[in-house]
Amino acid sequence: MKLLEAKAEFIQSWGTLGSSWGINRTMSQIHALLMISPNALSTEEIMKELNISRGNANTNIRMLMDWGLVQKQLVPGERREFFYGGKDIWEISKKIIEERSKREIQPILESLKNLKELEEKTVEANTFVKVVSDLEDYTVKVQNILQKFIKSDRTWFFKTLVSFLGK
Amino acid sequence: MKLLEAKAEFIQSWGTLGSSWGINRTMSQIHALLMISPNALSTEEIMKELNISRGNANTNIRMLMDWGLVQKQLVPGERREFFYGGKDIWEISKKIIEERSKREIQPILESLKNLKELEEKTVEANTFVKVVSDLEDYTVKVQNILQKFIKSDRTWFFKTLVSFLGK
DNA sequence: TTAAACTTTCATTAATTACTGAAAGTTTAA
DNA sequence: TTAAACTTTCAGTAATTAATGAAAGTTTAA
Repeated sequence: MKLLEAKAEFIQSWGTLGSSWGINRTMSQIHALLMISPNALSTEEIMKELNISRGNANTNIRMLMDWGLVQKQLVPGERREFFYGGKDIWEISKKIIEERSKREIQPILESLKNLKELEEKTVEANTFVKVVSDLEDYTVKVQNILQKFIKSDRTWFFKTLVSFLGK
Repeated sequence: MKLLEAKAEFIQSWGTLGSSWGINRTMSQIHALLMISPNALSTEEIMKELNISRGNANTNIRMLMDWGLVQKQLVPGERREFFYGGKDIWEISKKIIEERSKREIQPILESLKNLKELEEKTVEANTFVKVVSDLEDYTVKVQNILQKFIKSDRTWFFKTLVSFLGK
């Protein structure tokens, strides 16, 4: 297989995966491109490689930087900026989980908190409060686990967790 | 707070959460509605409650049944079908994880498998193969963990895992 | 300074995804 | 049978989300 094909296919798959998880396709594709590129790329190069407009490239590069998945590299004597992305998939997942849990779990907990003080005492109200409380408990537990994950170390995590789950 | 408000807010939040994770809003909302409803509901009732069309209701109810998150209930002497959803959040997450990993992890592994046999031996090719291989290893590990999770039992999982991670 | 090299913004347009509702299909009971 | 009660489909439309590209903004070096 030729590198060029393989790269294209990889970028394509990564983009699809991203968009089925609520991350826009271009953002995932730029990320994929930077992961597999041995050196940092300029906006121009990214645009050319993925066939996208300047605006699109710029917006999504900035988003990736927001998420901490991509960094600027300033090359001495070069006017334009270069971008590179980490290649360590463990670090990448930790970042993604960190960002998403920050952006999505906290607000949900916030919104669940208030839903339990109901005036009614009907069966329907009870069912409702039960579901909401369970969900809240569960969410807190998941959040704790994710926090631990974010702070954990790769080798330890896999070695220990896998053997642990194997029991 | 009034039950009616609380219900609306819950359905709304659940819908938003779903759509930020690539699950369509109506599907999540129907699911939310059924979770908090003490009895099974007919299509008609779902339509009225969420203000959606017959077609939309029908399609999304079927999707939820596909995912195993909602079941039909046949009431003797009743012509129409009633639907209800499990209220156990642990079971719900297991189902969701099961469906999504089946639909999304397998295809990714499939696609990664072939990308590593490159003709080129350049630096760029090496970087590429390294990233793809790491990603493949990682994905397999994650898949294994998820499989275990799907098969595990709630009490065991939380009690043991949480205390384990606490170390 | 200023003009070239670059980055960012944003109104417009395009692409994608979800929803509607009427019509076709199916089931049941009389 | 058949007709009423219900479910499913699907072409058309609406809503949402993403992408374009020209214009405005910024930085740098001469």
